[in-house]
Amino acid sequence: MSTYYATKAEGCLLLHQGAAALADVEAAGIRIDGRRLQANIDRVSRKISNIREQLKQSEVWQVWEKTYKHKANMRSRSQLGTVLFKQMGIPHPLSIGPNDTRTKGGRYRTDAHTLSLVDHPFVKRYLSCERLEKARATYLLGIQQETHNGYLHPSFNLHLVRSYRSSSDSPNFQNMPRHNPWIARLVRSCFIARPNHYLIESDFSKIEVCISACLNKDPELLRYMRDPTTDMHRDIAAELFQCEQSEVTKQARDCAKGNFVFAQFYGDWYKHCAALIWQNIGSQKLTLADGTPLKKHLATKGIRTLGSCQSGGRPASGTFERHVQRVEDWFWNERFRVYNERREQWWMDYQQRGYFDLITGFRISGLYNRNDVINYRIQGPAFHCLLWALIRLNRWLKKKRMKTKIVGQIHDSIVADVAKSEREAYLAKSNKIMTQELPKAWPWIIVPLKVEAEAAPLGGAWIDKETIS
DNA sequence: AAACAGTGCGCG
DNA sequence: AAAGCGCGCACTGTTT
Repeated sequence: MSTYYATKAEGCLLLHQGAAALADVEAAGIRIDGRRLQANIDRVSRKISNIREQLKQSEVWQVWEKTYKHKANMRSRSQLGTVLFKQMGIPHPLSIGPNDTRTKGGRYRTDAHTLSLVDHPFVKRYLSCERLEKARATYLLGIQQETHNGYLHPSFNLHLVRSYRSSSDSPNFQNMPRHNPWIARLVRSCFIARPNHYLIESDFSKIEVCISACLNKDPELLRYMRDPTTDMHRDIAAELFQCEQSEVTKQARDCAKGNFVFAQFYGDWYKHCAALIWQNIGSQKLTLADGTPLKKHLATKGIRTLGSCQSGGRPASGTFERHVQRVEDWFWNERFRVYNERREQWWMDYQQRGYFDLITGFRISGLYNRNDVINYRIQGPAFHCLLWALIRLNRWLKKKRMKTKIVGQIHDSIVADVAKSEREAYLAKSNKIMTQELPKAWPWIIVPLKVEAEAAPLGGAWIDKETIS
């Protein structure tokens, strides 16, 4: 029986030094363009009113008001579901197949993914309006509320997350819009550098996969992480779509990456993956490199339908579901066999002991399911790499009495407000700490680490950052 | 009025 | 046997 400990000395030290460094980050704050922020709030507010007016012309709104009278509220998803799928009798898009058309509370499911499958002009407009509402309320107004004297000081916490990652609040700096270009610009154009400074974001590339490979020591995963000419996602896409690697388009690769590789790594299973990918092939009209539609191509391989994807049911032959089941089997029992053995071992060990340890010096005890046990062991240490680097970088900036300040952190990236004259020194030092000093300090890191740095123009906004070659 | 549960959505 | 991990925040609708 080993001695009980909550956290090893290394873990303790990391959190103490991390908290101190993040306190500096919070105190520094990130500069906000207040006029731009107000202009964007006005702009998006006008846009929302316009769309609302249009929505109120629709027959859907007539039914809505008739149903709910003075309580009719366009922001209510629960009302929307009842109006569309009950009052108007529009078939719920998930009613085909085994999917849950209702949430656990018994309401109609009305999230964006579900509604995007409803072919009705009102619904399309409604969704675009809700996206704007989200941008306005959570982000623009949230930022405005927390901005003081032109600076925003988000909190960064090390004591709230079960996997020993960090979180951020007031406002949450770690979920500012990025994927939707229009919304991203609306919000990120308000974050600006100090005068004569650059906003620079340094990102650990593929850090979770790298850490995963270091911990499970799967030879194939290690090979992918060590050889930059290989591409795991492309290879898996070729299996999923039954084609040559050279026929995989970027879109098809990204589909495999998001809906299969990462999903599988996080503990998803083939029935769900098959449904996600099949829907993606259709909605994105995925093709082979020569333009052949993927569904047409798969048909030549004898795969013409998705299959029922019923949990408990055996997939029928000739279905995509059956095919993905085979790929899943190949993925875990051939390609990443060692990884698979290791995660089973992690799960068994936890069940016997009632706790599991992170390699960075933390013991996690309590009730966890299989996926938690596997994922936390990777998620936590991946963030600790970033935290370790942030501590060193901050220390260096202070010791050298530099004007540059770290102003934020997003799990695997550091955002800094870099003085013009310190740009080159900052880039060199951050790169050195992240890719050289860290693996030296933590010898269990046995794959090369890579940083991707992006910089915004001098005095410019976060949204305009561009990759530094 | 405040607290709570439920739902949905933004990010890694 | 179960069936994707981690957060924070806004809003609706109900309960206290």
